[in-house]
Amino acid sequence: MVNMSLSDFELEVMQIFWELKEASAPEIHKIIENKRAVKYSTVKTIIDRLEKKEAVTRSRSDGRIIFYLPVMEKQNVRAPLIKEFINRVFLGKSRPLVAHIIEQEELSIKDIEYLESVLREKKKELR
Amino acid sequence: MVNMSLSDFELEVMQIFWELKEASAPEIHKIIENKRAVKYSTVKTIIDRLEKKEAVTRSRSDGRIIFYLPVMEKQNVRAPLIKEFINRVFLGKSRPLVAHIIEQEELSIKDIEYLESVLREKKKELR
DNA sequence: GATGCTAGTCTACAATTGTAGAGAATGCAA
DNA sequence: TTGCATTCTCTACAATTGTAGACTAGCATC
Repeated sequence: MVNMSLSDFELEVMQIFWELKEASAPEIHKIIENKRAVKYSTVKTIIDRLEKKEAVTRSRSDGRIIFYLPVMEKQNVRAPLIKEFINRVFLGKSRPLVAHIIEQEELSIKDIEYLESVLREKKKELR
Repeated sequence: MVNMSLSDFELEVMQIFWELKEASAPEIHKIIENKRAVKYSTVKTIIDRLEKKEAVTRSRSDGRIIFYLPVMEKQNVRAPLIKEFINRVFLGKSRPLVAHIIEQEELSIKDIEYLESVLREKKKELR
């Protein structure tokens, strides 16, 4: 069950788990409700599915409240998503994606200088 | 119907249309079949859905064969997909995505030098 | 102890998506 | 011209996903 893909909503909830480390369904619900209307049971269903997929696990209880911990790691989830995205949207070519982001997305001078240094490192590595 | 999202398969077919400009269902089917087993009717269903979404339009017929042209443009489809992806997977921050790609994905020296120049341009623009 | 709120469990359901079959129609080979 | 293969049209269906209700069960408070 480790190599399971996550839906949009499941990923959204995982992002919160990665941030908080340990969390309960009511906590997650309150956080998401700040952004948009969603019922508790909807959020709990998503957490149940994450549990079935072994993306999170129950860590402890406090009264009735169940706490969960993320099991799937951010990097292990992100990496294949990036790969798929590049394949799907850019036919496997990462260069035009990177170029698009640099040109179109919000980047500060600091971001740019950081990315320049990443490129320099990569170039070094390639020889 | 212009602001319609495309499924994975629909996007895969659009990529072929963007490449070929004009194409028929049998042509598209043959191309995809080279990669994996898929029935003609499956491909035709996807093209029908693209037509309903006004992503492609009928351009002409040759006997029974209908030819289509892409209507949605590559850039107009890609841009929101990138935005969504960054939001969904990187909480809206593009810098870690770009860094990941540079570090983990295949890039040639030429790619790197090109991206360095894109960064230089962006930097100029920012002052 | 009774009561009400809160959290958990279970079930459901419609939209989207990938998949394809049945049957109709049409053009080409023999 | 007649049948065969190809293409089109229409319908269907299961899996996934977002969504949530119904019901149950603890806990805190009176």
